[in-house]
Amino acid sequence: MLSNYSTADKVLLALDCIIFGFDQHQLKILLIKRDFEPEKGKWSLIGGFLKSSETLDEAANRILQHLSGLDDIYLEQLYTFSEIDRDPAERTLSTAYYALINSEDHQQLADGAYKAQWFNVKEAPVLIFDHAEMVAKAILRLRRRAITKPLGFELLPEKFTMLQLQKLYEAILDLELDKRNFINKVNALDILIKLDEKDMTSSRKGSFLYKFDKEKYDQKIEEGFTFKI
Amino acid sequence: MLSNYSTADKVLLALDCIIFGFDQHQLKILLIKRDFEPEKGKWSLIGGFLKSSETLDEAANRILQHLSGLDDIYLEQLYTFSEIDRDPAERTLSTAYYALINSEDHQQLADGAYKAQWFNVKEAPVLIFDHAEMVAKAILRLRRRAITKPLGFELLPEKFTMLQLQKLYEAILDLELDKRNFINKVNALDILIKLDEKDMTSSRKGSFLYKFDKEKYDQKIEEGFTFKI
DNA sequence: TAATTTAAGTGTTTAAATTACATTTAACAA
DNA sequence: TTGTTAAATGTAATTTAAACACTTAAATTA
Repeated sequence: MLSNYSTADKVLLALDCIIFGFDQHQLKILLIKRDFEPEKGKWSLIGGFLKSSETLDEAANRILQHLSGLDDIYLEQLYTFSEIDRDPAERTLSTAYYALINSEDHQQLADGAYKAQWFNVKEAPVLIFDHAEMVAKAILRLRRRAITKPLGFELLPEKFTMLQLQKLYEAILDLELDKRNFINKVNALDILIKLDEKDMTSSRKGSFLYKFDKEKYDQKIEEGFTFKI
Repeated sequence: MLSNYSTADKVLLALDCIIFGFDQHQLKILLIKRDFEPEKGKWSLIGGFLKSSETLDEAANRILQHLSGLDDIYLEQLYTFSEIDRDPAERTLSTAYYALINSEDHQQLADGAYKAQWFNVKEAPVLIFDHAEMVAKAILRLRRRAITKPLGFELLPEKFTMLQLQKLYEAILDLELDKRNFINKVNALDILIKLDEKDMTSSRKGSFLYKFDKEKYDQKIEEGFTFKI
């Protein structure tokens, strides 16, 4: 290691967010039309530059907050992209984060500071720079995480039906699941609260609503429980 | 996103490497005594600053190359650390990489450009800055990766015995494995070449040496094979 | 050269987890 | 009251993982 801090190069560090949402059947990402050069008018992830007074986590939260007014969003650092010419305007690195947005907050986001639009992950438009690579990596990461952490719940409203939960996992994992096996598995985890309420919009019989029991989950984790779906 | 590149802050970006090795029974990491301020004389990961003319992968390779003369080392980006005061000298971010070093190259490394020393991961000394956190994260990542990618082989000499392979996995996963079950599992993967040669140093009978069959592995991956140990 | 020593090499049985699969029930509508 | 629709439910079969102990090869020594 060279000992000299003062001779080391400084670089521009951007931060881009892959914002996931879920809308009944499909996993979505939120994109904006870039409103400045280069690549003005093209679809892009939501992003910004890191300030030297903040951490990356803080920058990610700031950017999401500015976009949406939303606090307390699930965020996870993904990877730092550093190809020399990834941004044609100037040498810029970018640390990608992914965020999981509760369906109830979708509208708030699309109406926020940017003309943002939700796209099915499978039907996303061409993106600027290396943003497509970021999205691909985020999907893989989400897929892996969702199996061993109850991340999914971040993407659902507070109250949800079993079928919604199943459809969500099917969308994340991009496969079909057997209804009975799925319910048996979820029930075996014993981290849901079954409410007395029913969602009557989908059928005559109505389907029971559930809530994620965070306290119970956290306690189980303490006791060495390993979530696995 | 603010449209103005020119008003954005630039930052110092360091790169630190968690270098893993394996020595018969224990998973090791390579550390150096830092030879400049701050924290001069304390144990540290091997690192350096990113140059604006190179990618992070290139910087990681350069730093390892300078340290060891070794090329073609397994490297993977881990995480970018950005706590404000992580380096007391100056606001510095650091992207951590981890590397897997073949036992045959161990000596070359310790004799290289630095007074480097191998430590059992369980008996590592106090490290500067947030390096302990980096190491902890690297171990978790390695553990997860080793289960679904044949990374382990990067840590072994070209020819190895089944027992060495088992001990390696035991060291990475930090648990004991059953000899017969392990061998059955590895044989079922069908990605090793059994040589006619024996290692006679460990017993009278001698134990057969094996090589990892990269071609076969790559071909199986193409065909949708999923490695799982 | 026969007997001893030492680690290597080898299969089977049991338990657990996963997968496949079809009928009944609740609520409303006709 | 009957029909319709999606919700709710359990078991058997298969696959995978875990537990477990004796035989063999080669060098050493008596």
